[in-house]
Amino acid sequence: MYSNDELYEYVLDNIQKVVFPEELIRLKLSLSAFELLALMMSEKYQAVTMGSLAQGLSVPMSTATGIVNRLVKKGLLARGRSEEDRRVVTVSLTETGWQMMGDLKRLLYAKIDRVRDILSAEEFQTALELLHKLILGFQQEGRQPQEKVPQRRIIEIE
Amino acid sequence: MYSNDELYEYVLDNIQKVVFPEELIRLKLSLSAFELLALMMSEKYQAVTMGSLAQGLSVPMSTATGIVNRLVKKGLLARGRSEEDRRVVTVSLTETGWQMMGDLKRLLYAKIDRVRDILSAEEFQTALELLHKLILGFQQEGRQPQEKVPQRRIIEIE
DNA sequence: CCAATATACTTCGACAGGCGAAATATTGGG
DNA sequence: CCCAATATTTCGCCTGTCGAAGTATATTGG
Repeated sequence: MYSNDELYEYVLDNIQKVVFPEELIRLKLSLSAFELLALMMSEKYQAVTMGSLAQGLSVPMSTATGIVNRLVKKGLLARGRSEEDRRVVTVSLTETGWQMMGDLKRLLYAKIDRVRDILSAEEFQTALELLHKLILGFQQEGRQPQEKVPQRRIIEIE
Repeated sequence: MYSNDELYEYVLDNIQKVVFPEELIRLKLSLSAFELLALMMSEKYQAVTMGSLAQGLSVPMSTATGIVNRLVKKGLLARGRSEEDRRVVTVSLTETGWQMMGDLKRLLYAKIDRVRDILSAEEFQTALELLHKLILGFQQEGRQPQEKVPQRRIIEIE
């Protein structure tokens, strides 16, 4: 049985070993976390509107515009107009965008396979079940105070 | 047994539920991730030199200076000079700094207690063991290519 | 013992990214 | 047709990061 203090120390000492590798993946592709998420959403939903993209990333539209601009400049995303409503802009992966997502997924899956190597099949299964239980638990908790909270809290400084 | 594709989908769909709350903690205290880590290091090692702080955060010294400047302005850290070597600057928590770290830890520990509530004692124990096994496994892996890599890779863009 | 070099840190200037407010374009209702 | 509503971009400000040059102190070789 471990105390919270011990857990805190443990995580503090080891967090870099877990988090830093992801950082490296991002840097190798020279993509920010937001850009990565935008690509992932674009892959999942084919044609995403700027609005849902902004909502998915929990950023204001002006920020989403910047993110997409950079990805367009990098040749990974393409803008298009909706036929039904010509105000809405949709973004979708370009050919190179699809390739990059393929590369990225290969990297991620290699990572997952590393986990499969380290843990036994039963341990892997157990880890997933615990993770799932945690996600469900936290999801439950988040329901209550979600009523009228806008997409992001504003905190004033000084 | 889940495929990597299924796992990818699952994480993509649920990542916000896990990551976002931490974001909120940071925003409530109006501290950046780096600032938070700097405070944590200062608490753990009492008097930290700018050099080791920069190394610990994996940022160049000029960035570390900025981080510490902000924390000093916020009244959480204080600068001092080493007696043995008057070039080195040490930072340490102020009284309010200690208080803030206390508050922060209370928040984190409440989070951990939430986890303890969601999982049974045995499940909690199992989760820790699996986490530990993973960290050890990845640590092993990281040994080989670490030889001459400087603290940060430089990637050129375009 | 002291000039040259090394070390620890800060300052400066450039640049990227995030965001609110204003601007632009399109829709839909009266 | 006109006007409010909606979707998005543009603009300007601000924060944060970082390399290079600058400052202060330590160390070392002659």
